[in-house]
Amino acid sequence: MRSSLYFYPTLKEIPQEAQIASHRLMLRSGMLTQVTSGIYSWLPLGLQVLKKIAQIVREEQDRAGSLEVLMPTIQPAELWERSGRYHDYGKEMLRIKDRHERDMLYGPTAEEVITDIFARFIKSYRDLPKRFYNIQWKFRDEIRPRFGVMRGREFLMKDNYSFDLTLEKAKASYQAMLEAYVRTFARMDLTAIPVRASSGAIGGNLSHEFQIIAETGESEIFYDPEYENLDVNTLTLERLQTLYAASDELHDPENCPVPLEKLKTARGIEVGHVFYFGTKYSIPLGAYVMGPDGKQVPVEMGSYGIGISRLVAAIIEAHHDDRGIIWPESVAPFKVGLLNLNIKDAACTKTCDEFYQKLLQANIEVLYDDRDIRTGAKFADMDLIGLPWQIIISSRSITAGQCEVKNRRTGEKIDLSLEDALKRVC
RNA sequence: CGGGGUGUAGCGCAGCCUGGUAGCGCGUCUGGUUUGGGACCAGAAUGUCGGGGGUUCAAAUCCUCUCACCCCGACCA
Repeated sequence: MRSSLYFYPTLKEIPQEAQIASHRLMLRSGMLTQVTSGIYSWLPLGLQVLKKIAQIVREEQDRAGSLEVLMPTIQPAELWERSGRYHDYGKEMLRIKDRHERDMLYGPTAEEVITDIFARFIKSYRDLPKRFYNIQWKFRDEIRPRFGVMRGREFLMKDNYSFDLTLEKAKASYQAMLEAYVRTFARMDLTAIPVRASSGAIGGNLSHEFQIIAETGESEIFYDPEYENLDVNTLTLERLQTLYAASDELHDPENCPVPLEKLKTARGIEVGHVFYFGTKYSIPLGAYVMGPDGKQVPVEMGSYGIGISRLVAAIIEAHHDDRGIIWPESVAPFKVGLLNLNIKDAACTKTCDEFYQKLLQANIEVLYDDRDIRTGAKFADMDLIGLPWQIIISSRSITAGQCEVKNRRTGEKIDLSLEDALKRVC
């Protein structure tokens, strides 16, 4: 993509409304713009990242034996009356009426919809287990939206729902999701700590929150350093339950099994939540199957969320410096930024154009800054939007047949031939 | 929802106390000089001063109602 054709309205000055690094950087890099409190438009650069994150989540959900569906944003109140949550949910639920004065709502989650689907089609234990997920916009009318997409009202969430015949089998589903989550966050260069959680309003008795470590995290967590070396291949639910991790409200220094000198403390951002909640929805919504003994049994359920739009902000919180964002390669909007420093020099521009084509042919996602602006602005913009690699070509460098390759994370700059530069970023 | 604050050019702000019809920096446009880390000079365009009502000869400024946004708290992917 050529910068001259792209759209990323960067800001030199810090927008007044942004309090935390990720919010400031998302606005300054032109990733998104606020429409109204807690609701944002995603601009091309931000959308690119959002899609990359969603794709990683999708791949790991698929790997864990889940099936993608797409459920609606607007749901009928009637379904929620059946589960009892239409009454319980409170003002966080955005309630609306259609033209027939029928009560509708903008879904904050989808247990009711998926359980209803299950109940209508699946009748036998032989069809279990089933795990369905969907990546869809949700709406929770937060009392006070803040920190950009970190706590928006509208947000993109992956939610997965598991259906099993027994508690034991439900635990296997739960474990499969734990593993999927560990893989998912590792692919985004995040350290994620599954903290045992009280299951809150959704109900149930087995629940972990995935907190990712970032200095600017909203809550303090205490954890066993073993968590930093979690190996997905040996991770089991039992092992997880022997490791200590707690949020500050639940941390009890008196009864902490980890000795004080070993215990680690950090700030965490919650990006995922896994719950087992048994038959809370299957009974009221009629999700029963015929068991092997010929009796109807309500299915055992769990649900598993990942805040995808929040992850965009969380990754920035974990990966930035005073110049801007530092994207992990797996979620970067482009892998390489190509800087033409002498746009008016025909030879330099020719070299850049040709090298740009080579990068495209090599299937490398590249943002080619071919704009007629000052070099300082090009460097500043490129550092701000945080692409992992910068390839800098100037009149000076082409006379030596070289370019400069800069690693955004380390700041390391090396002069290489164009061929070597291409290899370097492949 | 309780408490606090802010709405003035695309962005960041001054002007308000003490009323006289709007200004600064950045950005944008034009010309010139510059050209490896957000340049310089000269010129230009851009405002229902959040909205309604009121006081006054006169309102960005005073009074009043209202809307939006931000911050602190309780709530949450």
